[in-house]
Amino acid sequence: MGITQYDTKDATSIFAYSKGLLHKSLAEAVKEINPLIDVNEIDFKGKGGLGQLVEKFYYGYEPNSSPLPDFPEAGVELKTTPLKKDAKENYLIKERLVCDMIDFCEIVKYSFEESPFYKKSLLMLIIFYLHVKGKPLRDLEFIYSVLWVLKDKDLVIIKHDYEVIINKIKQGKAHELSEGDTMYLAACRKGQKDDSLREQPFSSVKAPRRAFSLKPAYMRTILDFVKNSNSDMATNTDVDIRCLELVNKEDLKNESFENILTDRILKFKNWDYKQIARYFNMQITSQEKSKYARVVKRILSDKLNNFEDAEEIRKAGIIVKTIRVKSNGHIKESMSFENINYNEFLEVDDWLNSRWYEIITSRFMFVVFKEDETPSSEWKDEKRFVLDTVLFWTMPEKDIQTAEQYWNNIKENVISDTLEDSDNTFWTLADNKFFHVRPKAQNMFQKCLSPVSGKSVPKKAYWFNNKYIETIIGKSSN
DNA sequence: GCATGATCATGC
DNA sequence: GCATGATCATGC
Repeated sequence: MGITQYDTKDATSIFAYSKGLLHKSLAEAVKEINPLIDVNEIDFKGKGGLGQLVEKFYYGYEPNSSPLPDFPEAGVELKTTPLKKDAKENYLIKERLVCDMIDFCEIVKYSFEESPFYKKSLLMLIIFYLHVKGKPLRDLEFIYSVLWVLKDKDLVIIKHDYEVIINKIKQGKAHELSEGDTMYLAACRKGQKDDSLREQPFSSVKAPRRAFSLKPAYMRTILDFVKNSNSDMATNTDVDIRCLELVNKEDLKNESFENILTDRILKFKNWDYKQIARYFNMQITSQEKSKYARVVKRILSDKLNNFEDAEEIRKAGIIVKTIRVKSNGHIKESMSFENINYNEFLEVDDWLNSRWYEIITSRFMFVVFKEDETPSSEWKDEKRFVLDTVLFWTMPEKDIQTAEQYWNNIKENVISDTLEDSDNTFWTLADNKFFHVRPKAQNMFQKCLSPVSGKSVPKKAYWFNNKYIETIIGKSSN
């Protein structure tokens, strides 16, 4: 049995009351409070999410859409958010956390601290539940709850993100907003593409509807926190996961995260990888394929063995890639990303919740090395590239439409079970459409399983075409 | 020359 | 044992 009452003025009490939901469905939890209730009543005739059902039937108040938090006296906003399970039964974040709709014309009038987003989202009671396709909301199981405060350094970064978004609207570019513009807080798309166009204040171009959201990567760190803490009292007011940071809070108040990292990299401008490795006493051989990535990650942090563990990289989901440009200006190799998880295509309900969408709307940090043909005895036959530029990038909205077609093509092949080399209609490099699908494994004997037939099929990955990367680099140097 | 399939060294 | 961040090695 959970606690049967709570104090609407006290965040801790509201949080403690949420524990009565865990490992039960809403129907079960409500039945405990009120055995007489007909659980079929726990439903909405029209639209409305699980969060509103919890508010109405478990906490016992009528949901509102006011700019104040759900529990105004305690300053607590109640959020429910879905999890999914992987093949090993681990809980994973299913989607970003949508916090507050953006009204382009109104939002430009508010500073960060005055904004409805800030007032609502500073202190959130986040309740995680397991999503099951087709199951009624009232029957879904609650897994974890956490009282999450946006504080300290996260708040510095989120405030900067907010200002990036507002400034883009002020420049009349609301229609060009992208989740990849920012680090933790993102302007995510909301609603269907065609019927959701909205006015913006400084341009006559109508823009797709967007909402402030916390990125899936950021949510993943909240989930990790909850999993690793005492589940009876998970709140981040006292503990934090800030042991492995790239940049400290004080520096971020004076300079943006991206500028700080760029400065760090450009100290090594015109250095080759051997020089950088020697400077840091790293053992790197020329046959190691990830040697450029390793020296770059070493420059960014001298404390971390595993760069991907860095706090800001995890929370923002930043993708760091190195690029080598030949002396003729061309890029020889295409760029690979992770292996395609074919199972996802049968489960995902919305392309906006797909892994590929998350990848392409990530913030990218490209570190470019250019070929230097100055003769050198140390290099002999090995081509020498020197560190040249740093570029933060995200995919422009017009290319995202192509990325969606690419994703749909992969989906069609998964559903029709044409994943063998001889059968598939995957995009190839020769199609010249920005992206292609290509093998990626330790060797050809490493296979994965078709989710449709269970057959062994080759492991493939998402790839950017080398020519597409040339257009990215080309635009930045103009 | 370059598209495509195949693979490498590392680290956890 | 496998993901990662890539490049290598064919063959047309």
